[in-house]
Amino acid sequence: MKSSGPGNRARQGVRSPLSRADVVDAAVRYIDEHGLDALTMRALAKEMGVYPTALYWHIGSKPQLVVAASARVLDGLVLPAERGVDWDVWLGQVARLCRAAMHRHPNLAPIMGSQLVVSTTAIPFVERMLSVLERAGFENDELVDSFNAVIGFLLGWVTLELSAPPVDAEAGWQTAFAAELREVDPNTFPVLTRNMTAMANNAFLARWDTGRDKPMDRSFEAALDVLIRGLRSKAG
Amino acid sequence: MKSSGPGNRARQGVRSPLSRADVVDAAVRYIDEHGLDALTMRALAKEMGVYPTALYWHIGSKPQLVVAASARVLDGLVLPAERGVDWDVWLGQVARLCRAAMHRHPNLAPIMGSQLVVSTTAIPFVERMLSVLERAGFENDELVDSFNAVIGFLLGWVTLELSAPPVDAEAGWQTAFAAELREVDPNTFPVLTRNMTAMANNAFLARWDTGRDKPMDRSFEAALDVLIRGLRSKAG
DNA sequence: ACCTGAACACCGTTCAAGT
DNA sequence: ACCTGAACACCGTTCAAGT
Repeated sequence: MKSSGPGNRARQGVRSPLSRADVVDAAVRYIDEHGLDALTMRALAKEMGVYPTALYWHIGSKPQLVVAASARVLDGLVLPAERGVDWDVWLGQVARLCRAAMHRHPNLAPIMGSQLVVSTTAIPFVERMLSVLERAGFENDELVDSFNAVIGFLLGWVTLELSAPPVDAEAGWQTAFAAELREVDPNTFPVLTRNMTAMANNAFLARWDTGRDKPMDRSFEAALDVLIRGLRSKAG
Repeated sequence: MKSSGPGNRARQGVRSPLSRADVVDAAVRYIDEHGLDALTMRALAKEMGVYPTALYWHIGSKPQLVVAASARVLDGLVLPAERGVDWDVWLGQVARLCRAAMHRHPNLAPIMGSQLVVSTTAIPFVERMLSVLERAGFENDELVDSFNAVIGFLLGWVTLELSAPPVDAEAGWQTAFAAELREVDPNTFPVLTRNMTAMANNAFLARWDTGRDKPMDRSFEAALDVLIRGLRSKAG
């Protein structure tokens, strides 16, 4: 499954020219497999059987390659039909689809959550979402605000879920943190102490496993329910 | 205000030893001023009037330094008193405080949103938040879920708000993107077209200015309202 | 304990040159 | 148009040596 030496390209008789899409695709695969920090122009070039500097002709720079790769995550997302389905149901389905797509590329989530994406490929998605929110009863500024509430919640929450420890965290810090949590003073932190088994490794700021390894399914469904209830209350 | 040559330390007669906190503080200031990408062990060392390798004795590695710096953002946040104030009011106040703190360090927001923070300094914050949510009527798993809904919304939404374009984006891409938006087909994208003036540069996926330069105050208040309404509906 | 100074193994990117 | 190959100006980090 892995390429070596001159790379996959050399295997084919004709060495068809690289395209921009080829490079971005390869970058997505490389990041999925080795992580964002491991992505190097030189490493990616080797993987593609090409000189590092050849990539620049297609993608301009490494930051531009990374945002192009992150834009791929929500690309090709096929949204469910709207006809005959209530707006809140549709919203829930789309939210789960987006989250699933992000979970498929967890190493790209930090980019999606922190880089201002500027791609017109998202426009069909925006249109669908707007039309559904309009159907829910929002218009003008309130339409914009509810749109931002949905997108901000969706991308933001899942980005946080998928956040990972720093690359070089020393071995065993998880057990150390777990121990620190367990020894918290019950007098100064009574509520936390009382709910420690429910909280430990299940709540933001009190967990040590990533959402990659330990998906927060139940909490996501609950947060989604909060969002939809809030929208319903505001629209009604 | 800026140091040069041997740095600030040399000015004092005694060259008191560096502390870990000194390095982290300097890193926060450096990132605030020059951006996350500009942070370099070598540059920071020069700023502090010290050899690059001296920093390693205190902070271990650059990733560890960066997460330590990001943890500083919500440190020293003084939460309002709970006594005599309704849970939803308190939640709103805290949310605005957190957002304000993140806006004070926008270059650190991407780290807060995407790095799994593992610091016990957040525990007092967790306790306060839990006790307020308990007062709102949540317990056990539902307490954990509502906590995650709040934190995920708060950190996630603001991280997305503060997201910035890639460092090397070519000049004038904003106007290009604005033009692309304006020329969208009204037949295939009727809702977007109808709401274009309200959406353009105001909605996620359809803006070109960062929340740094163009804070999304109104949308944040609306999203916060959605969150609180949703929690109220679920708790009641 | 804390810092210097040299050294290692990398980076991203530019640019002239090839085809 | 697309890629090679060399070269430049950096990086983070290790480690022996100093005090």
